Amino acid sequence: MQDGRQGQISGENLLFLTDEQLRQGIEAMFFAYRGFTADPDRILEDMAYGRAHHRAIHFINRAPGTTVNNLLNILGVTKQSLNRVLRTLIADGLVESRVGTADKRERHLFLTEGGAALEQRLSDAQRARMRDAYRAAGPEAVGGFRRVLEAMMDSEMRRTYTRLKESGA
Amino acid sequence: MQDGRQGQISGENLLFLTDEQLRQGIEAMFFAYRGFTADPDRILEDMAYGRAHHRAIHFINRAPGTTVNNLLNILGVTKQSLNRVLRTLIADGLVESRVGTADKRERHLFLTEGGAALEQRLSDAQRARMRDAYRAAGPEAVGGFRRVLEAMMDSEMRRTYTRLKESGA
DNA sequence: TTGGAATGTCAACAAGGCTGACATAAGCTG
DNA sequence: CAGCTTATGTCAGCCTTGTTGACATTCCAA
Repeated sequence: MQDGRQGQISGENLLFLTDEQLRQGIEAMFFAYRGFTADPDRILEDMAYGRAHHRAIHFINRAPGTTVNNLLNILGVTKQSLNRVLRTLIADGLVESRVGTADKRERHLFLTEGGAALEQRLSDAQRARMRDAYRAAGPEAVGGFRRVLEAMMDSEMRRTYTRLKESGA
Repeated sequence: MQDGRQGQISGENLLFLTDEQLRQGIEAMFFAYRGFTADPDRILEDMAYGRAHHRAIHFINRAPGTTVNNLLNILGVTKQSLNRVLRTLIADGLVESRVGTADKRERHLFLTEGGAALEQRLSDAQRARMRDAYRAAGPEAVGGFRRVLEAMMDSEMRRTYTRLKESGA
């Protein structure tokens, strides 16, 4: 079926591409993503917020003044879905929505002081997890980690990711 | 991992641990996980199934004859949540539930021929994505990728992951 | 024999996706 | 200016998938 049928494909060393290796990578992604989200989830469950709020807060912090439409593209959800989240964040005073100056149809999103404080708590926890993982795996591993993840993205997402990366560096 | 850079916290040896680096790693995980699940999601949306069904099918294939309780621990959901998924899979003839012989309270889960066929479709798609990513990133990157992911897991999940890995290798 | 473990099921609920429909304001174009 | 398009918001309803709590059944083990 799927086990141990790799063989030597035209003499190359493709041992890392066996089905078993790939399956282990798949399961590693599954279990690691659980760890990746665990700490922010724990912080948020006390409040009336969830992972969707975290994502919105993260990217508003990352790209202050972003428009709703831009955030929509980054998050890959519908405007109705995002709007439900934004409405509560604005009502709770964590996010501010300012009418655009050049184009008054647009709303530009910013974190308030309270929003920035929550962002800090959440990202501190997530960065601590990432830092420990990086430290345990070593600097050589980090490059490989990032390269595989980037190659795994859909090309459109990779463009979004790269744009964000370069704006922050 | 290989050099003695853990004594000197002050220099530029720890460039890979800057907040900006960590944040890029966080965003890479976010965008990559979207790609990771995209192909199976597309296959499943035509049927009445979702990601939860995929996960159940994956791990039943991986550990045939697993008990419900064992699967519960792997997936990290409640029995009610899993049961809803299993019920539909059994009703649709993709999964078979056999009463245990040693302990008749236990149910052992197996994929039927139809279940194995769907599993194959789903994992082919997901492995293809993983294979392309591995190929693009290169064999050295794969080791780093796996090491960081393993270090990112909660320790209990890491034990589960390792047990599965060793049973399949 | 009795307690507890493993399982299944029902009901109710919440988060967070989705679609469709519609409203409003504002920019753009002929 | 008129009319189309764009950006946003909102209402209503649906789906999947997670949660609790309660309760029944089966059956191993002390």
